[in-house]
Amino acid sequence: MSSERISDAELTIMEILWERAPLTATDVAARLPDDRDWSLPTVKTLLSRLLTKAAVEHRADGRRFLYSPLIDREDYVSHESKRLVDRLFGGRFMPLVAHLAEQEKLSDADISEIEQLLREMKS
Amino acid sequence: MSSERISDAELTIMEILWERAPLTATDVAARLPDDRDWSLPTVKTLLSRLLTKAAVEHRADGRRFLYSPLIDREDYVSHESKRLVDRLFGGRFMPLVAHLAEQEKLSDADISEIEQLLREMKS
DNA sequence: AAACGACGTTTACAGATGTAGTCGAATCGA
DNA sequence: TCGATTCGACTACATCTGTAAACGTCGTTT
Repeated sequence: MSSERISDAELTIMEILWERAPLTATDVAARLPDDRDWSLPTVKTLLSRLLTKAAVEHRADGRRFLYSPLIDREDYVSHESKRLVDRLFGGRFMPLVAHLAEQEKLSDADISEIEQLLREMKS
Repeated sequence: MSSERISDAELTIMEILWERAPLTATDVAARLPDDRDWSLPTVKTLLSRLLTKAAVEHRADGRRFLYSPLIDREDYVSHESKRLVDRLFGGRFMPLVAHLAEQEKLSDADISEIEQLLREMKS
């Protein structure tokens, strides 16, 4: 519910914490993807913004802090998916799926995989 | 390609122009959705920002301008959808479908529809 | 004990965004 | 023709975002 928007840069940090937590700020910086070569101060700024947005929490460990995500990746993904669908597809998910399926060059293997998945989903 | 991001507020304007164009700034303001009750100056600012982003163009009509979209809604939708899939699903279509299916955002009817779509795509 | 290093906090600053006011030119109504 | 209205252009300003430097503190090394 904490519907403060998480920015692109902040999302990079969240992804790291979703993969493994708790981490110190330095640990997070060490795990940045190659295309995000930020300085430690930058990482700290982002972490503190995420704190005020209540997207992460921290717990003291001696003199440093260990950060952990407070929001669930699943929830975030759902929220953002819904946001896109609301903005661009009148709130309906099907058109998004149809659109992507049309755009994407799906291999026959991909298609079979999805069909398999759908078969399992269908109750 | 004009990959300047279109903001939320700007998108509101684009939607109006995608529905009908060309329109004057005043016309656009008159067609704002109820939840976007902006002043005329605001609409004009957004239009001029869209102009510099090359998302719309204008043509003089006497003393006013008639605005028309320069980018296609389809292209924009594709671009944004791809962006979401890249950001949240590692660029892969399958996890998105899986996520939606798990969240039960897709009804059985939707699933059947997707299956149909996939069958048609399989060459 | 002094210097150094690691941390978190505070401050900075440019660009994007949301939202709108002001101003000068042109037009329309009387 | 003269004031009122209409336009676009320019300016404004607070907030958010990306990115980082400066500062103060506390623990560590010599």
